[in-house]
Amino acid sequence: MTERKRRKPGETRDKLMNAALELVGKGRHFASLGIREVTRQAGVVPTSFYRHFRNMDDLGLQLVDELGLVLRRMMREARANVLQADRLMDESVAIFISHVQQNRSFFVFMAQGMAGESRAVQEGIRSELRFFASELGNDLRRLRLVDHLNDGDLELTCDLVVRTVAFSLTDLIGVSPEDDYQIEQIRKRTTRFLQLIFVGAAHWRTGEQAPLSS
Amino acid sequence: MTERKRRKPGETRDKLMNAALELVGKGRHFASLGIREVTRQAGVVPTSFYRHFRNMDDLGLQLVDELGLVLRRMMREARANVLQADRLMDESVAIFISHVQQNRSFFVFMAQGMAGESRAVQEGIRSELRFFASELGNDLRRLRLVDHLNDGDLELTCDLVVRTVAFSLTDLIGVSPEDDYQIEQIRKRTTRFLQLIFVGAAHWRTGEQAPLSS
DNA sequence: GCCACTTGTGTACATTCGTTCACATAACGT
DNA sequence: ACGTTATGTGAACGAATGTACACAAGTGGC
Repeated sequence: MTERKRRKPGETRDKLMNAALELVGKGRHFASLGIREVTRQAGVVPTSFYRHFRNMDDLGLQLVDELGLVLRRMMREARANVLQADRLMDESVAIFISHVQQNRSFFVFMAQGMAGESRAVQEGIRSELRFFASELGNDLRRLRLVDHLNDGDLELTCDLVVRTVAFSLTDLIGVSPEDDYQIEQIRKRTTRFLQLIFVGAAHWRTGEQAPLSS
Repeated sequence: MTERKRRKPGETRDKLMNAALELVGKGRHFASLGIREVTRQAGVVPTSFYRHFRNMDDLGLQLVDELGLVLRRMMREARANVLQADRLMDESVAIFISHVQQNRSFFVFMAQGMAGESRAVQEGIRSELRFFASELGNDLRRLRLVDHLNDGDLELTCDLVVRTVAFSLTDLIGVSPEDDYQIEQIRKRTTRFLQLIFVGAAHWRTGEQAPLSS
């Protein structure tokens, strides 16, 4: 075999992964899914599962890989759309929320996996978040927005930003995808969180901070 | 019945809830636990389960209630030990981590439940976090540490603090409870997160923030 | 054209599951 | 003391589960 070998456009492997995502999107937790359940949702006989995955954890790991692609797409779009720095946070949060809406099941899976059953999936997602924070740091450096921060403090700030956005996932998956009002509230709140963090970063000086003294 | 009626010191109800927690602490995800599995772990016959819970979701809800007690104990200890304001964040994070170590399963359950299967459990945990943030706001007001913030901005800050600490749960449950070095790293990092947030709060002015301008 | 291999299917089996029912026993109100 | 209620037990069921094996069908290389 040389390269692509997908014999049919609708591969069973993709059908199974999509089936798992659909179930997760319908409110089920990934850890509670069974092999038979997934194959049933995919319209495939249970035995086919083993042609592509060793067990459900394996499927979860491959879902994490696809999740990585989704996140990279989102990052690319963010970089393309954030032209002027003064709208950086507004735009970024909006793009994030838009992608969550568009790929809801993927992000629900991500939120579940962070405290999930499989240690490997956990580590995979955390690795994606680390990568995201690292790229964010590069971008901020390139835009010359954080010249007063050393590398360690920049990394700290970006990590906190990524965590804050990731946590807002738990808000987003708690409201109906059509509840535009609630989603707008979450968007505004998340943006304000980031503003608060960046105000902190702007006044941050390496070394001991005089705590709580304004 | 008037008040206490526990016929035996080891009630079956507690045995079941503890059994579920033990399984969660052993790495299992709550959403994947079955009734038989829990009763087996508790050393009880499966039928006994229905004497106390209607289903697993019900047990989860009652676990959330107990989790509330754990959190309130932690809050009380924090209030008692944080005497001088200059060590506020250090002490609070240390107390948090100590309680997580002490009640590991409970907090793993909490981390799982945030993106869990049962909407009711999700809402219960979020409600606990809201309460926690609200109490934190009261304390900061009482200590006169945030006089320059209006109520809305104080609430915003406290929410972000609680989220940040809650997110560090996913770090804590990812390392072995005996890995003191890693835990110390998490403690220091979480503390620095909070310092960053409070530096932001100290320089926060209501209304539009000039983003990223130092 | 043929052979090796990947992929999908059907059947099958032992386990486990959730849930029900009838029955025992201990606790409490009165 | 007695009856009512709460709590625990055992056996049993139908259904669902994970996994194995044998077989069909399509594919690529030669």
